[in-house]
This record gives sequence, C-alpha cells and structure tokens, in this order.
Amino acid sequence: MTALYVLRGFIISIQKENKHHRILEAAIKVFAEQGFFQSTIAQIAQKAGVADGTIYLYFKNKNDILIQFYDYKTKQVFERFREKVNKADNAVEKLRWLVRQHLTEFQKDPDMAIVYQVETRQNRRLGDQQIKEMSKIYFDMISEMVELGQAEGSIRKNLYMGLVKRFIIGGVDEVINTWIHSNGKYDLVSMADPLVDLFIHGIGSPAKK
Amino acid sequence: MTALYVLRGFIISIQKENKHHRILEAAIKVFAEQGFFQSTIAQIAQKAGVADGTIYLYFKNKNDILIQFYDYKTKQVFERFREKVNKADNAVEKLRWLVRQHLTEFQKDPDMAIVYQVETRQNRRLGDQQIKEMSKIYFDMISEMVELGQAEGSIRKNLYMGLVKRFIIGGVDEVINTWIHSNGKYDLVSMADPLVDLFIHGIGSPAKK
Amino acid sequence: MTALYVLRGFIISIQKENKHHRILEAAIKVFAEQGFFQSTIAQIAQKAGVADGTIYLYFKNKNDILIQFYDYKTKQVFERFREKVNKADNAVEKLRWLVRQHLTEFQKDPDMAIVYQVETRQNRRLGDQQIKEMSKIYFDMISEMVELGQAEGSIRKNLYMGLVKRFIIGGVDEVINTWIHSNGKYDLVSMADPLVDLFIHGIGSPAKK
Amino acid sequence: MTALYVLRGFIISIQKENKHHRILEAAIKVFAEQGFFQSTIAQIAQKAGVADGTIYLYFKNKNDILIQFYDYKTKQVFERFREKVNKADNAVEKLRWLVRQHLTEFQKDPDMAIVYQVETRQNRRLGDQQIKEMSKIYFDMISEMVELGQAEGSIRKNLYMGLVKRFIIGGVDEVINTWIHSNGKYDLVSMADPLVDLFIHGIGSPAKK
DNA sequence: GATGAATGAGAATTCATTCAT
DNA sequence: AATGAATGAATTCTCATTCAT
Repeated sequence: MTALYVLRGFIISIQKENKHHRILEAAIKVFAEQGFFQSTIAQIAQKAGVADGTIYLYFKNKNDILIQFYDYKTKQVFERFREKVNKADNAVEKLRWLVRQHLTEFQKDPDMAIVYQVETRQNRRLGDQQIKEMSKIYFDMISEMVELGQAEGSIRKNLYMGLVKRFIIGGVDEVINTWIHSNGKYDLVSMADPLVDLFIHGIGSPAKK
Repeated sequence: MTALYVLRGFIISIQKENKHHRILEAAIKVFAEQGFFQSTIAQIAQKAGVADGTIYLYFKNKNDILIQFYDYKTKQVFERFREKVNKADNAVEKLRWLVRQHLTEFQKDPDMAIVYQVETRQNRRLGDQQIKEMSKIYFDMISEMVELGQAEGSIRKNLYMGLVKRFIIGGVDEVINTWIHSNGKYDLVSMADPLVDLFIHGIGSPAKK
Repeated sequence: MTALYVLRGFIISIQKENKHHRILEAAIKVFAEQGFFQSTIAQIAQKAGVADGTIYLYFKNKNDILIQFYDYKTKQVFERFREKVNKADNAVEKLRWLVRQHLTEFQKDPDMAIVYQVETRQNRRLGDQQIKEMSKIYFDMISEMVELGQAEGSIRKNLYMGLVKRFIIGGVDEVINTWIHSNGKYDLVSMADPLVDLFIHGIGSPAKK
Repeated sequence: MTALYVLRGFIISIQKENKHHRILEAAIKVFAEQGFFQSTIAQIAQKAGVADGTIYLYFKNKNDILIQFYDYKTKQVFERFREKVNKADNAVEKLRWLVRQHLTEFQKDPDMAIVYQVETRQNRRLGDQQIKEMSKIYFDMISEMVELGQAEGSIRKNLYMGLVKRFIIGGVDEVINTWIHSNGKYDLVSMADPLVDLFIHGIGSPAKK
C-alpha cells in the first residue's frame, strides 16, 4: 500500500513535472515566434495543451515564465559549457570548446536561442541579479582561461579582463544573432573555429607585428 | 508683406518641425526607460507636452515612432561614422575611428543607445529591410577597410568577411551593452582603443605566433 | 455520478446559452433605443449585466452582434411566416396570413422591429448575402403565392414578379415604419386585412374597371 | 463705387453660396458612400476642397449637414413633385406623375436617393418635425388625389387615407431601395407605370371581382 | 472668412489574472 | 489539480470640434 502510494506520488510528480515542462517548452516556442510581449497566456496554454488557468498553478505570472525559463533551461546549458571547458587542458582549447559548445547548444535549440538572445539578454525584466549571475559564469570561465593562457604563455599579458569578456561574448552573440536572422539556414557550429581564430589572432597581419 | 509671409511660414514650419522632434525625443526617452511595449502613448504625449491625439498627426502609430526614430536619428549617426572613416587614411586608423565614433555617438546620447541596442537591433518589428539597409552601411565600411588593409599588408588575407563583420560589430555592441547596464557610469569612449587593439591583435600572445 | 455530470453539463450549457441570449437581447434593446452606431459596448454590457469583456467571449465585435441578431432572431421569425403561409390553402389567404403574421411578430417584439427596419434592412454592414438570403424567403413565398393565385384564377396573370414583391414588402414595411414612429401607439395587426385588401384590389374603383 | 461694392458683395455672396453648396454636395456623396456615422468631417472637407474648420462656418455640426441637406435638397425635390401633380388633371394621372417624378428625381441623383432612403428616412436624428413636415407634403398630395379620384369615380370610396399613403409610399420606396441595392443597374423610371398599375388595380384578378 | 493643427473625450478591444466549479 | 468563463483595467486610436493665426 505504502509502496503503491509512493509509486503513485512518483507518477503524479512526474506528471506534474511534465506539465510544468510542457508549459515552459510551449512558452519558449511562443515567445520565440512572437516575442514576449506579443505572446499571450492563451497561446501558451493552447500550445501546451492546458487551460489558461493551469499556467498559474505553475507560474506566478507571465513574467515568471521567462524567469523560470532562464533558471531551468539556460543555466543548465551554461553549466554544460563549464563541463566542456574543464575537459580541455589548455587555454586556447578551453576557449575553443566554450565557443563550440555555445554554438552547438544554441543551434540545437533555436527557440531557446531566440528567446535568450532577444528577450532575456537585453532585458531588464529579469532581475538584474539573475543576468549578472549567469554572466558571471561566463566571466569566470573566461577569466580562468585567460589567466591560464597567460601562465602558459599562449595569451598575452596586458589585457583588461572586463573588455576581453565583452570582446568574446560579443562576437559569439553576434554570430548567433546573424544566424537567427537568417532563420538558421546554415551550420552555426562551423563558425566556431574561425571565430576563435579571430579571438586569438585578431585580424591584423602577423607579418606586421 | 510677402517677406513677412515667408517668415511666418518659416516660423510655423520650425514649430511643426519642433513638435515632431519633441515627440520623437520624448518617445525615445520613454522607450529607453521602459521598453517599447511597456511605454504608452499617454506617457510619450505627456513627456512631449502634447495631447495624445497630437502624436497621431505625426506618426501613424506607436510602431511608426520607432521606425521614424530609426530613419531620423540612427541613420544620421551611421552616416557620420562614414565621414570619420573616410578621413582616416589607413585601414587600422579607419577601424579605430569607426569604433571611436560609434562609442562617442552612443555615449553622447544614451537614450538612443538603449533604444537602438534593445529595441531596434534585435527586433523584427522594424522592417527587416531597414535593419539590413543600415547593417549594410556597417558591413560596407568594414569590407572596404579590410580590403584596404589587405592591400596595405596590415590585415591578413585569409578572412571570411561575413565573420569579421560579426566579430567587430559584436564586440562593439557588447561593450555598449555593458556600459548601458552599468547606467553609463564610466567613460565608454575610452574603451575604443583597447577594443580595436583586440580586434587587430586578438588575445593571443605574439611570442607564440 | 455520471448522471450528475451530465446534468451539470446541461446546466452550464443552459447558463452559457443564457448569457449569450441575454447579451443579444440587451444589444437589441440598446440598438433599438439609440441606433447601432450610437450604442456602445459598455451600454450593452451594463444592460446585459455582464462585464464589457464578456461580450467578446460571445461576439467577435460589435458588428457581429448585429449579424447574430439577424441569424438568430430574424431568421426564426421569417421561418414562422412560412408556417402560416403553408397552412392557408388559397393564394389570397396565404398573403393575408403572411401579412398578419409579419405584423404580429413585429408588434410582439418592437425592439426587433426597430432594429430590423432601421439597422438591418437598409444596411450594408450585414453581408449582402445574408440580406439577400432572407429577402429570398419572402420573395419565394410571394412568388409561390402569386403563381398559385394565377392558377386558381384569383390573381391576374400579367404581373412582373419582382415588382409585385417590392409592392408588397414596401407596403408592409411602411406600415411598420409608421407604427414604429408612432411609438407603437396603435394596434399594428389590425392593419393587416385592410392592407391586403389594397394589395389585392388596389385603390381603383371597381366600377371603372 | 457703390455699384462695384454691390457687385463685389454679390460675387462674394455667390462664392459663399458656392462653398456652402459644395460642402453639401460633397457631404451627400460621402454619406452615400459610407453612411452618415462612418463619414468624417475630414473626408467631406477634402471632397469639398475646403479645410475642416471651414465646414463649421456653414454648419453647426455634422448632424446639421444632414438637416440642411434635407431642407435644401429634398424639400426642393418634393416641391417639384407638386408641380407635376398639379399639371395632371385627373386623379390617376396625378398619381402616375407623382410616381414618375419621384423615380425620375431619385434616378437623376443617386447619392441623394441613398442618403434620403438610408440616412434620412428612417432616422430619428433629424427632428421628427422635419420628417413629418415633408411626409405631409406627400400625404397632402395623396389625400388630394384620392379625394379627387373619389369625386371623379375613378377611386373607390372606402379607403383609410393613412393606410393608402403608406401603401403608396411603401411601394415607391421599396422600388427605389431595390434599385439602389442593384447599384442603379437598370432604368428606375420605367418601373413607374407598372407600379401605378398595381396601386390602382392591385394584384387581384378582375374576373374574380 | 478660411485654415488646419491641436485637442481630449470617448470607444472598441485585448488579455493577464482570478475563482467558482 | 484543472478548468475556462468572467472580469475590468488598460491601451490604442479616432474624430468632431475649437481657436490662434
């Protein structure tokens, strides 16, 4: 009896989990298609196959969906960046894997990519704290990588870390944006290595240096 | 009499121009503060010191304000980039002046910067054509610059132009974004030279090359 | 349990039906009092005892209320004309019953009468198709009647059907209009027989014929 | 000098007359096309070639345009009916000329026809007094005609005058309405004689009488 | 008289959120 | 937990009318 009960609880919690998940996925799709403000709860509910009211059992309000998307989906993706970075054993390789993984994840889930780039990134709706938190993950990875590279001798010394971070994130973001605006027509991941090459060597001629 | 008439016409057209301008400026401020979708016509009207209905004498609808902002303000700024670029006489200097001017203009007018970065750039509300048109200005300047640099020998040959463009725009944008999120606390323009340095040399150690 | 469920569903559907009905009735009253264009959704909502927004759960927009009125109320009335006409067994009786029933129904529901005469009849807002459709019911009844009368010998042969239709509808409509403008002060139905007499015999003196 | 002054005054008053007239004509066109409520002052002004504000120099408000249309155009048309009726020298001819003239005038000026039928006729916006006044012209003509006919022996005695009026006006109106809805595709005037025939003889078979 | 820019009240409509079932 | 009908605040936009020039 107890076992059954526990089992039942488990199934229910799975179902609950499912519904929460389904709404989140539906929301991301709708946000990606129409933008946050132009999306309605009704559209999300329909796409998720639940009633409008049901959404409010899982999310405090419309805004909260974006926040939870951020927490659930994005953070998890960003944590995976770290894994890849950790596996690589020199600074340049770490950077290469960071960029590769970033492009890979975003290519794999274009809806997430759109929502992240367009709705989340630039937005003051999400608590700034949240943005900073995640931004920090990236920042820390880059700092670490740069410091390692400087120790290794592969990365030059006179760098202002804050700027390097923007330099790298900016390039990656812009590559993703362009890809999104092209409606994902080409292979995003193949941009990784040439991009990293630019990060490392710049566009300047080595002869001149 | 005729002279007075002409004068009168002139004054009136100035005033009209003023009102259009005042609304546009007010709108940009409001958009910058609250975001496009959270801004209301009433707020814009109030900030511009006109009645709600007056806005519709100058703009087709709320969206049109954004479009006209783009046409009026942004294009003009971008044309000024070209002037600076044209004055410089080698590739690296051209790039340096492009970035300097970009950061200078955006620092000078933070509201424009915010609206441009947040509302315009990523947005499918503006006709894509418009975005592409302006993006093209940037693209052409970069292409030109890179080709010149390659002829001069200051920029390396094996570059995929599309990627270089994103690499540069991305870095600049991100620097601006970070500055915006800091509420303009520091001097944006001073980022120009270090950033260009990164564009040219990358983060890699020259010793290693 | 199931029975209760079914019952519950039934009650709910009745209530829903009620609300739709209530709004429609309220709208007709308001339209009758003020005319379509001078009526506001707020007035209708208030008279129906619902919130403004509720109206949009049942009607696409203000115009749709008129269209649904037409479909729901008017058609049903017109179908009832046919019943009466079918029961009578000679042409003149059929005409008499058509006119009697028409005046009876409109007298019974003056709001419908007003909206029908003023807003619907002359209006290009309703799909012309709808008007034609209903007009056709009348037309068919008259055609049928006339043809029957001609076969019976009670109605003369040399008649242009299209004109006969306008002749009859016109007279009936005008009698209703006059009654409406008098604010329903007299008995409309009592006009039926004298009017039919005019339709049949005209105003000409039989002696002269 | 005085002569010139008078002349000048005359010209001005002609011009004034013209402008008033032009606005009225423009308004009727616009009302005919779109209906009173869906027409805007701006549309009328544009069609009349004057500024919006100018309309208020000649008309108290939008409603007043309809009222003046009624006074100016319609009354004049109705007076012309009388002329024709007066010329005919027996009752049936009088009726025939009334109907002929009615259809002739309305065919000649379809915009007037539309506005009159749709906007004026059924409407409580015009002072009821005005409607009654004009309606009275018609009524008097019909009364007179019927009484004459009864004296002549061409029209039967047992008639309720109020009903006869509606019977005739109704038929004529409906013929006009149908013509309007057909967009004036056929010759309206040719309906006059057959219609009058129906008024006089009805649809009944003479054999039966 | 003529203009037409400006006004702002007013209306339709939308939609996040609630809550009775 | 789930539903979805109901709500009504909020917003955009229109347009008759006014009035300074």
